[in-house]
Order: sequence, then structure tokens, then C-alpha cells
Amino acid sequence: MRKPPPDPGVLDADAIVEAALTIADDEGLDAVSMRRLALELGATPMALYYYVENKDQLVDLMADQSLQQLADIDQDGPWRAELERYFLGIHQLFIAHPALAEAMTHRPLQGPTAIRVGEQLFRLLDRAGFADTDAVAGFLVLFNYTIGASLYRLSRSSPVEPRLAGLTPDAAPVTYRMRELFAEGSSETHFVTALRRLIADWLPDPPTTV
Amino acid sequence: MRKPPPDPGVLDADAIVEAALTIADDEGLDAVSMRRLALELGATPMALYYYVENKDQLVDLMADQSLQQLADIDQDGPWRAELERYFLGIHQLFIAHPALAEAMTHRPLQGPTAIRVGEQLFRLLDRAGFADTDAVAGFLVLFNYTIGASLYRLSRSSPVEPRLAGLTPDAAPVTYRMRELFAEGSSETHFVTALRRLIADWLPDPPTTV
DNA sequence: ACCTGAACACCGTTCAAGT
DNA sequence: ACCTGAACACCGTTCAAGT
Repeated sequence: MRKPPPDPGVLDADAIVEAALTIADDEGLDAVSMRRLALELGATPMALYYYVENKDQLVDLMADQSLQQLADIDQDGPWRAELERYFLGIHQLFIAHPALAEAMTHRPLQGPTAIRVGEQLFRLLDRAGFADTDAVAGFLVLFNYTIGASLYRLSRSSPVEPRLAGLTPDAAPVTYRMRELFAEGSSETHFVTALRRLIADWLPDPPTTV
Repeated sequence: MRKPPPDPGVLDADAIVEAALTIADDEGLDAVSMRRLALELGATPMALYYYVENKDQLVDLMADQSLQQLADIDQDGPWRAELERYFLGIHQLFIAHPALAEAMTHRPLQGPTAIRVGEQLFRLLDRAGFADTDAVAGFLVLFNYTIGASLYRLSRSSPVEPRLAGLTPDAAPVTYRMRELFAEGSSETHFVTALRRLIADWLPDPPTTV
């Protein structure tokens, strides 16, 4: 009667990807190996290859699955607020799943979910009255800033102590003087503030069509 | 008499890092292994550990070494043009050395060269008359955008064919309609255009001190 | 101070074979 | 259709030992 989700013997692509994401969230992407995954799922390493082509494809599937957590855009909501929610959602997703960031540097985010989620945004901008060129230019600035800001925040919250010579008052006096401002700059409120300003600058109210 | 740079028998930290960077540029960061490196340098894998703590530290050193290629800022040059050159230089460095991008997602860029190069920028902004808060806020937007734009461009130029379902006219009609704009958006000229506009918005001429 | 050899505990993946 | 076993060619790193 009982059937817990990680039921041994039940094996399919979704279960594999889900287990891989759990390991990645807990111990980092490096801890995800076909052998470790098989152990966790009560199967043989080779059993996984029946459902997944290879490890690269597994990572692609992991990234795509992660993106499903993004809340859908409300096409009838106020577009400016929806935009803000959207990019904040991406930022939070990257912070929650650092493996997503790592995966992104290897391979483009072009899975079905990435496409679906992107389409929602461009539909919103389209309906709001933006010209295609403005919509894409605005998106690129917002998206690239969001990715960069997420990586920056991740790197500052990384649990590793600096291995190389750090920030000293005499080697870099000006930077040292500003050191607390950098800490503030990696906060979520700073991100939202800058995001809002970027939206206002790059996607100002379009001429109302008709 | 002859003494080619990768001379077998000559081994030190710099030579190891340099060899590692060559492999990374040619075949990607994944191809860099202690064993492969040792083979290339005519040494035993364990010999490397005399100069380098472990592989993580090697990657840190690689990132730091890469940053040395950034041209120094001219403190007496026009600050706006210097700013532009600086961030374009970072962008180009990431494109030329994708391993740098990959390394950045693992560990913060806090080596001595990163600090040195950062200090140059903040000194420039300081001398130009910017308040610390404005300098940091401006830097963060420009830097994060630059990192994001570099990753975006790298992901679009990656030599792998998409493994997952791609962009089809019926699944994502609006995105599909815009597809050529995305290609343009990943060009260097687009980057520079957006960078200029961001500089103008976030670091406008400061009140001249005295 | 600098380097080696052998060993441990891992990887991803192929291939032929089993049910 | 789904899974296993054995094998291949790799990893990073420790440890004791050599010069």
C-alpha cells in the first residue's frame, strides 16, 4: 500500500533527475556521479544509461527541471510588477540551486522549460506594447545583470575561506575602505533596487497601441 | 644552449599554471588533470603537489594568472573611456578563456591580481570624484552585467548542438519571431553599446570637487 | 628540498550478456 | 524492454620512501 517516492525498483528519467538534484543541492554538483546516483536509487550504474544518454544530458535535464520551479507569469497582471517578480524569481532560483549556475556555464539554457518560461516573458512584453528590438535589448540587460548578480552573491556567500592573498589596507586602500559597501551590494534588497532602476531605464512605458 | 619554455626537469608553480591554462584553452577545464599535467611537463603526478596544494588551489591560481592579461588602467586618462576599456577587456578575457568563467562559478575571484586590478578601477572612480556608494553601485551593475553578458555569449557560441527540444515556431511563436535579435544581442558591438549606456546612466559626470 | 612508486577510493562509459 | 557484470581507461590524493 505504501509507496514512498524514492521507491527502489521504480526507475525512470524523472526519478533519476530528481535524485540528482537532491544530491546537487545538498553536496554540490561534483557529488553527483552516475555511481553515487545508482547507489541512492538502489540500482546499477548502468541501469541509468537506459533512461539517460550520458552525464552531460543528465545535467541538462537537471537544469531544465530546476526552471520548472519558476512561477508562471500572469499575462493579465501589471507588466512592470510581473517583470520584477520574474527576474527576482530567477535570482532566487540561482541562489537556492547553485548547481544551476554551474550547469549554465557549461551549456546553454535551451531546454523545453527554458523556452516555455522565456516565451511567457516575451509574450508579456509584446502585449505591453514593446517593439521586438526594445523587448530583446531590455531582456538582455535584465537577464545578464540577473545572472551576474546571482553569481556574485553566490561567490560571496561561498563557505570557502579565501585561499589566496586577500584584501589588505595597504595593498588596496580604496577597495578596503569600501569593503562594507560590497557586502551590502550582494544583498537581495540591493538587487531589487538595481533591478527596478534597470527596468525603468530600459523598458519605460511604451506608447499605448491604438 | 637551447632552452624551450616547457623544458622537462624545470618545474615550478608558474610553469604548472601556465601549462594548465594552455590545456584549458585548448580542450576545456575538464581536460586539466594532475596526471595529464604531469605528463605534459615530463614529471610525476605527485611532483606537482610539491608546488600546489591541490587541484582547487591550482584552479584559483589559473584564474588569477588569467587576470594578469588585463591591461592596466591609465589613471591620467579620461575616466569614461578607461571604464569602457576596462569592462570590454574583462568581457574579451572571458570569451578568450572560458575556463575563467567556469572557475568563477566555483570560487570567488579574490586572488592578488583580482584585488590589484579592482583597486585600479576604484582608484580611478575615486579620483574622478565619485562618492564611494555611487562608485560601488555603478561598479556592481557594470561588473555583473559584464559577467552575465560574457556567459550568455559563451553559451551561444558553444560548439554543442542543443540536446533538448529547441525553439520551434509553434511552441514559442513570439520568441521564434525574435530569434535573429538574440543572435545580434550576443555580439560584441551590442555589448559595447549597452555598456556605454549603463555607464552613462549609473556613473554620470560627478560634481567636480573644488 | 625535491621527487618517486605503490596504493586507495573513486570516476564515466562500452560491450556482451541475461531475463 | 529493462537491467546486470565485468572490464577499460581514467580521476585526486595519501603515505612512506628515496636522493
